[in-house]
Amino acid sequence: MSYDFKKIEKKWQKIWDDKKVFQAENNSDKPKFYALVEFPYPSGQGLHVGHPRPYTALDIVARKKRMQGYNVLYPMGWDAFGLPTENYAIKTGIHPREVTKRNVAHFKSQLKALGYSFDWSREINTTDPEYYKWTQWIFIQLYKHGLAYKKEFPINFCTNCKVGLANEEVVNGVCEKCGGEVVRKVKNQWMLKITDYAQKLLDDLDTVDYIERVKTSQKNWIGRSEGALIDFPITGTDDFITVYTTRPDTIYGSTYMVVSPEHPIIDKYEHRLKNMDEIRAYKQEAIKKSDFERTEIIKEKTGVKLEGLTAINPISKKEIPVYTSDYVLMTYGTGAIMAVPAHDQRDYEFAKIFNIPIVEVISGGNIEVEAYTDSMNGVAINSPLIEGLKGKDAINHMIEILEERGIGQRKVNYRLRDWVFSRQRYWGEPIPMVYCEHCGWVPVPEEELPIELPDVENYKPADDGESPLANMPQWYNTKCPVCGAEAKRETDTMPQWAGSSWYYLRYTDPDNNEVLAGKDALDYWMNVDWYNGGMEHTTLHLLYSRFWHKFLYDIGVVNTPEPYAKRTSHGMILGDNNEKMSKSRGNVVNPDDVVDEYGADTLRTYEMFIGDFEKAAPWNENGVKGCKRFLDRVYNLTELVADGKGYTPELETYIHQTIKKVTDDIDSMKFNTAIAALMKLANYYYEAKKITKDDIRTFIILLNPMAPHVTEEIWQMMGFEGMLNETSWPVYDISKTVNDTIEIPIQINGKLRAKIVVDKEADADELKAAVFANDVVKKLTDGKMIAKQIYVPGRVYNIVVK
RNA sequence: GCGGAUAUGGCGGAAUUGGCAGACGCGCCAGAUUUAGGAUCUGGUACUGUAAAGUGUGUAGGUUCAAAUCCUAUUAUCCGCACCA
Repeated sequence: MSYDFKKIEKKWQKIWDDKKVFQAENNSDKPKFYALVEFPYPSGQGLHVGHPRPYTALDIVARKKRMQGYNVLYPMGWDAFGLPTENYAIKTGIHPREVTKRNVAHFKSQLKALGYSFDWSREINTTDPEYYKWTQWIFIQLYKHGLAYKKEFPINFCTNCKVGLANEEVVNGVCEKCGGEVVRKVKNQWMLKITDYAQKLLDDLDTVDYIERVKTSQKNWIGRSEGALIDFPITGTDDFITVYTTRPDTIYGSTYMVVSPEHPIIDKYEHRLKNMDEIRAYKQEAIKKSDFERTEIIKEKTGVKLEGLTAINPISKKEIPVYTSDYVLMTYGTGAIMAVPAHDQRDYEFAKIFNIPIVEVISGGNIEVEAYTDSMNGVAINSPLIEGLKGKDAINHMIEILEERGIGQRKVNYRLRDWVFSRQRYWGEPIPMVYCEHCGWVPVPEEELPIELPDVENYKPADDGESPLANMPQWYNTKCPVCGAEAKRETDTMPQWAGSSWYYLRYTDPDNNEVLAGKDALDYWMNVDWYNGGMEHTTLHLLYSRFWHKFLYDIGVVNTPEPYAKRTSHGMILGDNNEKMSKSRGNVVNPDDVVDEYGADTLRTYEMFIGDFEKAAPWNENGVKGCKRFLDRVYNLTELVADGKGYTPELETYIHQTIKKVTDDIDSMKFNTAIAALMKLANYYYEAKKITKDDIRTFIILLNPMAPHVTEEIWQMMGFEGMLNETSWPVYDISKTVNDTIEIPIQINGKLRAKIVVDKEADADELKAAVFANDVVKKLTDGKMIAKQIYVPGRVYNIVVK
């Protein structure tokens, strides 16, 4: 018989709501537990079948923790600023605020239908002025501490969205959001100095419990490298070109230099350059290309020699030519390199094309064929000052020499660049700054926050790429907060990353009007104990929010140096054809349909049972049916309930094992095997054709975090006291997880040949006797020499015969 | 190119971390029930073989009493970064 999930699920959702059973207390004697999932962007499409996977996972954790006596905060909100809403507004003329309101209402009803134990009294929305007031406040603090600045910056500009993009938002040379062509354009942009925090962001990864691949991607993004700055004198001047290198030990092999096409040295020595036309043409060509195009053409190196300009290798004292080439980027290091063709593959290719001498200075490779780039094993040759030294010794020794002679210094570099924080868009937080002719950039006084978004006629950015706000003099004209003169507001808005960089703080105290969150609330709740989110956010969102948190820590707003104690990541749910779900592939599953046909408990259970939580897994309708069948079987267990205790010792062991298994598996995110263990136990009861009242009680508590509605219903049917979600999580007795007898497999020469059952207390002699009493063992060892016997207690008995 | 991950039945996936490979679910086969379909229940199901037995965790070697698990080489797929000096 199938249970009536439609009735049951609605019923319990209402009871939980009415009784506010999942509200977290800001004052409690219980230990706290803060579980967090990434809040969704409320898109017009509604909930995707991928959303419930992480939400259910941490809902399971949260529900179990509550039953284990924790005061649990499991909040939800809306990351609602963003382009799709704005684009929709452009298309339809409906105000983004209105669109957001509708989408949020839709999302919320969908989430409620899944029975999550969110504390809805703490719901937040990044587009709410009471919320973004504090986003703006943080920006002002950043500005006051010198971490926000405006700068002419060549940015990636999407020709379709007409908006500047962060490097991170350009994917494969096109706009991540719309796929439009991206070109480089110089604009005056607000920047955040995340690079000041590069080392801290790197170091403190050692203090947090993030899954390894997340840590790795954070490290790669920060991209620390150690090396040296070296000055190469320009022939016939007192001037020099400074390069950055990680391999100062190869300096004797530097037979030419390359500067980026944007390097200022070109304009500076324009008068000396004999082929300026050629250089200028090359430069034009390079600047026009986006970063992607420049880096995509890996096939052949191009470049132009700076005729009339040479440099002196400061160690070998040789005069060397200088080239410009787009394989050197202005945005990394100094925008100039000392090229060592023998030991860098890019330089090698370039040197081959331009017929530049290749001088081997590290032995061990074959430079006739390719550059030898191993920095650890080769020995320095043709390098009088460091001859014979190896690896780090050679590098350090050379840096010491450079420093002694005043021509270079040790230097750490990071790939991380400052965060382009401006967007020329409407649907974002206005940047709370005012420009005054006399005072320059001045932050809005804090008591005037929030600076609210005005209503505009048209959401479309101007063709010159300025924000729609730039068409609103009545909004941007204001008085300078310092001198009172006529002044203009900043019309750029913040990127979508802003609101999500601190939202987890607001949940601790969502209604506070005085501060972004009260000190007591922060002291009590921080850090987030467990944060789960998608792999796509493990570099940017995570890095940005750690940066903001560290800044807030430094100015005394929060009391912990890191926001998230633990970070995990879930795999994607793919279509049934094993491809990413998308409309164009026609493999999209709508969670509403699943809830409607099978119920929320089934959807939750299925998404947890689908496979390894961290890996992608394809949707399978039959798998959903299997989970529905399981829940029906659980419901129908009520018909097998018999009175009395009547545990067999075997069954008692089984139950304790299952409690242990489910408890441990939830903590380690192995939800699939936790459910498998419960399925197995249910099968066992069906085989026995009976279940005691105590057993069914334990069973439904264990299943409750995954399938909260049907278990709550069974609880009530069975007449157990109170509500299931308010009862205690079962505790296992470790001594009862072991059977009285154990089965030992016997291997002969490593092959399984027999199994024997012995008492768990049996000593070595008893065991040995039992092993050799076995017929198969007798047969196979009779008349043979026993060379060795290995007994792994409780595991295996292996006999080696000859 | 660099970095990371993965590879196990027809499918999704288990395997106490070196100790019985294939738990659990799907699918499939057979039986029961049903007017039939569906649903449900019971049993079976890695491969070869009637069987005895043998083979088997991408491929090839190795270490070990014992390898999906460790080592070496190699292939494929996916993801991230991508001329980072």
